[in-house]
Amino acid sequence: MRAPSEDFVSRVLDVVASIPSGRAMAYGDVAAALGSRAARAVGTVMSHYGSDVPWWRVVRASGHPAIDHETRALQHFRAEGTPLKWSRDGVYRVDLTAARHTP
DNA sequence: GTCGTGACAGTAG
DNA sequence: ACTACTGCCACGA
Repeated sequence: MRAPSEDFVSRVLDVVASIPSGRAMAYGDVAAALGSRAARAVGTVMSHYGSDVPWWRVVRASGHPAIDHETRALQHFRAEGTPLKWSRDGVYRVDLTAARHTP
């Protein structure tokens, strides 16, 4: 059993780092994996510490990537073969129906 | 100990 | 499809 004394940050990074290539998780799913509903806290932590984890594999419940990082995430999704759903306006979103990773 | 902020989620119009 | 409002939790000042 992992010492529950671990910082919230360490746990978030651990979950994100455990997402396999070609898969994705919603912020709420990551929080749920930690036993919390702090989806917002996960995003806040990611913005400061996510630089060392595959943050692009963490998307919103709607399938949209992290705000202001859509183009950056797209490069990785295309390279990893992550299931994407495209709209007619060139707007894309991750197909969580197929890419959702559950621990 | 209180307030404000945030890479969110869900519901309603 | 969109915006608006509310609810949740963690962190810094």
